[in-house]
Amino acid sequence: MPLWVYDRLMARAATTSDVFNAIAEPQRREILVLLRAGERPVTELAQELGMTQPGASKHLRVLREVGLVRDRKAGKQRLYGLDARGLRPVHEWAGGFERFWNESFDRLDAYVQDLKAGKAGKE
Amino acid sequence: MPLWVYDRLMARAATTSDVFNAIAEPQRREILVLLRAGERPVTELAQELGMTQPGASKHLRVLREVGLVRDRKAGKQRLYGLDARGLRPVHEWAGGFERFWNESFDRLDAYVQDLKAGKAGKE
DNA sequence: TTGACGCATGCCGTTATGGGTATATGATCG
DNA sequence: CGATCATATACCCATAACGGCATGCGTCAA
Repeated sequence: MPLWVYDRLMARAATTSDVFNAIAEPQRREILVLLRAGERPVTELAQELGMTQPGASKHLRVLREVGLVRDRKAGKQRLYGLDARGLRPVHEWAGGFERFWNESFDRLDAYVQDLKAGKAGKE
Repeated sequence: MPLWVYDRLMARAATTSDVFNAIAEPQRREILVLLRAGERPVTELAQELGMTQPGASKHLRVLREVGLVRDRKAGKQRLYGLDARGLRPVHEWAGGFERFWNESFDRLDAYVQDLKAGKAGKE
């Protein structure tokens, strides 16, 4: 749909195009958490999250389009289930920074040395 | 700044208020990756990412406001360095789904059983 | 078939976002 | 001080994002 045929202006990449963008929304993250407990129909999710049914549907659509959830028709309702495989890249990407938040750098740069020397490791 | 005192309309939480939102932007993720190699001045980052200096500055601002980078004055320039601690929650959040993408559920719901039975584990 | 239910979509309104260009601010140097 | 480099900001523009409401559509029950 968004063909990125802009002249010079562009806003943001569509949230439906990237898992990182999809999970940028707190409520969508909430949905994913809820779905860890199992499938759920839309209305139930909407209730649990305190949002309207259309609201839930829209978020679910985004999650579906990036592949984080799957839907299955179950009679009158539609059950949404988790497909967390798409979260693995996120986990790995963030994991790539692990040594940095542990502050055990194998390569200290001036910035860090500054911290240790000046502030005695504090903060 | 955003006090969320809307009447009935609201868009999305400001990107500067949430790490998940801050890293939703591909170029900002790129910046973080680059900074793993050490501090860098703005212009250098801009070059490496193929964006304008103001562009880089804006992204750095966002990253700074969510605490993912620190800046340090170095004479004429301003060196930006990584502070990856804020990425830990992201890593942990995504990690909370690990057993799901491994598909070794301790609690199979109808959805999953459906998959295994119907599609013989395929897909 | 007619309702009622469950969900998706469409439309509207407001804000956030991201990029560009021009410009203000800061610091350094001659 | 004046010129210059390094950044940050201020606008402006176009568009994506979110929420609310109304509505369309498929399904199931009476």
